Amino acid sequence: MSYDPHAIETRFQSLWNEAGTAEVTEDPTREKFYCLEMFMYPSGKIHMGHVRNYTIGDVVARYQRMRGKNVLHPMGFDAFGLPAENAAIKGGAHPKAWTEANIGTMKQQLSRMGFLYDWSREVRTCDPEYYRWNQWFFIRMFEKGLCYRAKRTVNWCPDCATVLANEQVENGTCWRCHSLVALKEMEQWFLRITKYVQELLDDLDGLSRWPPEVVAMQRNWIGRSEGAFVDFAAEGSATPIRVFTTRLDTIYGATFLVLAPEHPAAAEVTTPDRKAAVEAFRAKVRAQSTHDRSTSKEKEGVFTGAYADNPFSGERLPIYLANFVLMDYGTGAIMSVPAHDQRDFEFAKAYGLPIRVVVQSGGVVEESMTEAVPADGVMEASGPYTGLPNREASVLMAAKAREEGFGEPTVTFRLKDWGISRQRYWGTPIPMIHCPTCGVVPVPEDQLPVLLPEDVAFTGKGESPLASHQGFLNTPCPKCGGPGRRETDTMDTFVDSSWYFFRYCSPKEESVPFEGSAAKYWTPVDFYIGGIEHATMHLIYCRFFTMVLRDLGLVPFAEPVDRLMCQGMVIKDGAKMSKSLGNLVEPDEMIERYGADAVRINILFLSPPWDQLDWKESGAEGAFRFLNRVYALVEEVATDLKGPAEEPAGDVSPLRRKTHQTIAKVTAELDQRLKINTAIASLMELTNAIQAFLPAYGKTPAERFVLREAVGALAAMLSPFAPHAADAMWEMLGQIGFLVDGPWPRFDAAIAKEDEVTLAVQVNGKVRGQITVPSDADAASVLAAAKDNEKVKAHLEGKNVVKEIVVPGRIVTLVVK
RNA sequence: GCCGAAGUGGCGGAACUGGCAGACGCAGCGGACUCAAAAUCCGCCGUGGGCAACCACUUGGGGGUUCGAGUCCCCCCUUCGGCACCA
Repeated sequence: MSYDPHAIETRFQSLWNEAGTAEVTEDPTREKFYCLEMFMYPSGKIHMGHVRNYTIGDVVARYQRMRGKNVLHPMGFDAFGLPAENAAIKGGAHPKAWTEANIGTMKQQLSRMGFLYDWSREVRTCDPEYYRWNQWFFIRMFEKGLCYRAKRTVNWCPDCATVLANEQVENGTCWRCHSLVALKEMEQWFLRITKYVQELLDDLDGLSRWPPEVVAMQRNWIGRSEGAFVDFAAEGSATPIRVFTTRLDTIYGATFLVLAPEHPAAAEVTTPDRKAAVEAFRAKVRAQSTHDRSTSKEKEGVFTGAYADNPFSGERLPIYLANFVLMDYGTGAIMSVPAHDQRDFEFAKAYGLPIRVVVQSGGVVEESMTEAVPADGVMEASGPYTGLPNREASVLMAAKAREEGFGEPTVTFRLKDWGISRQRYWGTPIPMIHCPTCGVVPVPEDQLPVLLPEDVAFTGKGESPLASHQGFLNTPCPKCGGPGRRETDTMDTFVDSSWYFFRYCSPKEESVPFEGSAAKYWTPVDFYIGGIEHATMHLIYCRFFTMVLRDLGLVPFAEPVDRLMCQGMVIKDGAKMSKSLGNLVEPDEMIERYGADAVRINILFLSPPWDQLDWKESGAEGAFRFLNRVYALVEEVATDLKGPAEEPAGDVSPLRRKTHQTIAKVTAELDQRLKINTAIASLMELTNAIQAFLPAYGKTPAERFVLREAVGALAAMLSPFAPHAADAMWEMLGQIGFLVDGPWPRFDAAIAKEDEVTLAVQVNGKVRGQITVPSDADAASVLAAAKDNEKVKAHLEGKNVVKEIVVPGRIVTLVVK
């Protein structure tokens, strides 16, 4: 019988299923391992990116399990979201039916890959028993002031007809449909992630097992900036105008103030004669899309006619509005120091405003400046601070501002509160009731979940379908009993995914979001794998949520994930796989052609898990050939291996050494680095070594022992990567049970150790000869052997050896003159 | 512009903390088996020179540290990713 992947795979998949192999329960006597992959959006069918992500996870889960750990390896579906609703608008099925059908297809595809998931723990976020806890968290957060309603300028996607979080705007376009995002004033629900911003930042230092680029992206996204607030008394304004600056030292060089066009004080300070011009400018900016505003770097502004006083110098500074000042960063107002800030410089040049150097970094003269000079230097033209190094002056000036009460040192962040209102149907209803007398009132806990009604019409126009559903809309106020109106917005689906990994611990729990002792046993997640595209979205939100859960007393830690890996993208012919490019590779077709095991091996072997992977069909053929070769080999020797065997004494044979070396190598790789491609390469080497051994195999009990050990270890180590083929081989070898139940083969360092090593001998940095010495030879005898080598001798002729270096097991270097 | 990752044969990639660059595979070439093909097996396979043993060169480019650099340091180039008028 030759290797028939389909027969083997379907047979073992059903055997694993029948045996309930994947199902696990808490067992305090065993060490746990929580292996998690980002759950799936049920878009229709799986793609190669999923296959890669989940194959890596499956390798880790199976390996840890073979090592004897109690491994939680669940899968679920991020089942709420826009595509389901868009499908309904296009005249398709109801979002619920569409979603369920897709889940059915995708689950089957996952099973065909041989992924060992505990499906008894499956979580679907569109299930009322799941999203009721979103609502429960929402209310808890509302009670703790972590959730609030505010009118804000928000990002509005006209195509999706909904609001987007800052994180969901890419280059001024919608992250899903890429239409231009507009700004709109709306009442929105916000989660106060900014309350945790410092902790989110500080904890990054402890995430040593996260990819550094993800940590860097989060740090960048959080955008901590130290500086100071300074208040400028302004004509026409009762309250002073507060600016944020990181360069307080340059305040004597401020020659004007600039407010964001939307700044609330703008209208107030504007003098009557400037009103028309100011209004025209504000209208113009308002009409611009976010995209236009952020891409046009042209500095434009308008004078308000008003002036403010520099609290340090007493100087009167004109107040402008300008497009380059953003309302949602700092205070929405700045002091402009054209000599030391490039944007201010450009604006000053365009509007003929003065430029004054106050930090001298060497030869800077106003008249000849072509750009701003942000460098450090010595203070000049800065009153009492003149002559000081600017950094020192900055500290003194901040202290002075605080003393005098017109400012203070401060820290600002780029991260904003998380707007979670979505004007869509297919999501978690926000559990709030608007009452004309009591205001906004949470739905009482015993009335959760607020169910999403199913009988709605999908027009795709204007408001969410919920807004016109009378049965949903009208409800009595829980406080006064009077007529109330339900909130019709639903939650951002990133709320769903912020805590799903806790739910897996006790998915059927009905009284709390997750059961305490189960969560205590399984969490935090030991190993998490997913795409890097979630670096500043999901991976920040889930950290934030975990901090909230901690403060609610639900978990004892703040960081949900110990080790994170982001798998690289799967591309084809150098380009991202996409339908429009016509370079999609369908996992099902590949399984059909080569079997799931070969697909798994190919995707694992082609590059390290975190690198980009260019899908090569020839690679799948190679993987198939490899499995075929191993299978045929096991088949060939299986009967003989049942004969008498006896552990050899004395010298270790090369095959035996190779076997133990390979176990050591693969074990180390799976325990630590996870450079899975090299682990597979060493299994290929072991296969080659076994094949090389066979022609001289004399069938003595000692030789049989060595061969059996080699073949058994090979089958076992193949199991995480190609589980079906490995189990089939295990069976041929007369073994009972599944490899995933372990044990993982053990190695003996003494056997793995080479007793002789070949060293290169360098003379003046060039390899001149090779010597073979016992691996435990001392430096003196190694040197003697090196100098005795004929080829080396020729290069030592008539020269003096001035330096001798022996690197044990590596190299000998002689330096001669 | 700022931050991050990376540049190694025809290709994917390997090389642990500085120690024989190119493991393993793909493609290619030659051979065996076959009437033939596929599959399979064996051999060759960085570049240049030489019949040869061997010699020289080679990890994006240039400098440096070192007995020794793909690996460490400085400068530059290229590609990819993130952020981007962030005050």
